Amino acid sequence: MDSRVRTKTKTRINSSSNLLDTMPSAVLRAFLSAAVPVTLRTREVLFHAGDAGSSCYFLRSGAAKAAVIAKDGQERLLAVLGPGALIGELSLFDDQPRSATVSALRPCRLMHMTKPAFFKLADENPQIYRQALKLLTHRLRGTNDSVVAQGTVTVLGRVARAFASLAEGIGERQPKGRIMLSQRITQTDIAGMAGVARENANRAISELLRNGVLGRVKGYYIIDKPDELARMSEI
Amino acid sequence: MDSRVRTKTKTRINSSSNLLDTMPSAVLRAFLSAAVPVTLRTREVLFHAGDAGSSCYFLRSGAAKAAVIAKDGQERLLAVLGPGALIGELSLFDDQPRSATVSALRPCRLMHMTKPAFFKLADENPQIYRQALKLLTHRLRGTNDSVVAQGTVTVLGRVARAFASLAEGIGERQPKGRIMLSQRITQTDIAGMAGVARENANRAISELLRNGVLGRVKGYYIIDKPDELARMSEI
DNA sequence: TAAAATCTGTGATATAGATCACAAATCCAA
DNA sequence: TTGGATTTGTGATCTATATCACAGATTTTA
Repeated sequence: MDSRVRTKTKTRINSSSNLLDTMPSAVLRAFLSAAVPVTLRTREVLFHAGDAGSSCYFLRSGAAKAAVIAKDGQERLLAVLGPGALIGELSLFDDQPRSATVSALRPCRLMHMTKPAFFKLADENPQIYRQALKLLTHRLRGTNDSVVAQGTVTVLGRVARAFASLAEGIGERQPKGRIMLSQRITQTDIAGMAGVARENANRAISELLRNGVLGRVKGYYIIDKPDELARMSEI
Repeated sequence: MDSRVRTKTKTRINSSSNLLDTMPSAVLRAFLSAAVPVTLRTREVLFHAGDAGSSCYFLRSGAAKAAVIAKDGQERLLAVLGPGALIGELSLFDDQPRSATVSALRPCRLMHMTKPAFFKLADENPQIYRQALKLLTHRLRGTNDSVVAQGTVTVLGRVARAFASLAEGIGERQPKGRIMLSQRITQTDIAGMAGVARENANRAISELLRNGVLGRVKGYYIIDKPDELARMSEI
């Protein structure tokens, strides 16, 4: 395997939410050679909700967040994205404006790909279409669940869901089945993912720490009981 | 044009949420000849959430709803589907169990297509892949909006959103820009779409009727001021 | 067409979670 | 390393919406 196009899979959690992991390496190579590198500094914005634009990005390293600001000024986080994430693909497929603002939580390295390049490649490798459909399907199941959870699940459950989602985006497997979140995340961001007030996110996190589902070392959260977290996240 | 494969577009609202409307008629014909007809009686269930199954359906006539039952017994409606809707496609793309229960609101005629048939056709007509991506993208934008709305928009706004969504699924254009919902919908269903208590959905609907955004003739709702409804639905 | 079932409408009350108001702890930049 | 900025933690309200409890209207069915 060519190490220049190899993506780390050792610690990755988010297999089915990833476009490239399952690609044959020839396709992968073609893919990356049709894209150009981009970097972002911490807090730098890749694009804003409402921007025109029909290209997409792959996150190769770092971490980013996708958020929308509601009319009342509240920031709602749709996802925290880690290495391997496909970003901005919605506008690629329907030519509508960006639906969310994407910005870097850490310095990021991305690959930028234009719409024509993407579709040329996909027409040559229908595998890419199938994998893209799978990826959107995975997202759609997730957002469908979120919609239901938002109306039926309590604050504690929604905060648990936020951690489960963070594990998918930036989780790294640790010994004994534990999952470490590889980026520092503020409780304000967690509140933004769970759709709850920051103060109440704090109280829920305290409870998760108290009953050992969650741990924290030096500002990094660790999911100590992923199964218990999943159980709490059920809708 | 062959009338057997023509789909009505005169009154249709949901153009971009439709897989077949933009297809060349040859593709359309191939599509329908690879599928077999199915019918449903009112209240009959097409499949339940959790069922295995990797085929999909097209709704040719009638109306259906996609819903999930939360742990607390609440029914949350994800969509009300009208003619032209693609149903069950998520399991087609990722082989996971059905994520929602789909049942008929009215007698329905559907076309059933197996997974191999779909992918054979799509490999021969990449156009199908692109349209499917567009359709999932459209859904994803919608559910993303719902997630944000659920946390930031008031009951009145969410009920307005429910009507906007109904207009997409089963709306028919009327003279003077009005949109009629072509099926009888109970307030319990609207509450299920908006994620609010039925009693509060009732109060919100009363207000929409009072200020003329909505009208009702013989149990059928009519959106008299679609622009005003859209404005109220903003997030 | 009468009875049963299902919907609609509306007040009164309860409550989960938002908002407010801080203090303490951490982080980070000069 | 120190001082400002940010983040965390926690009580005390406040409020939007759920829940409860019905009565009347409408629709379905027998």
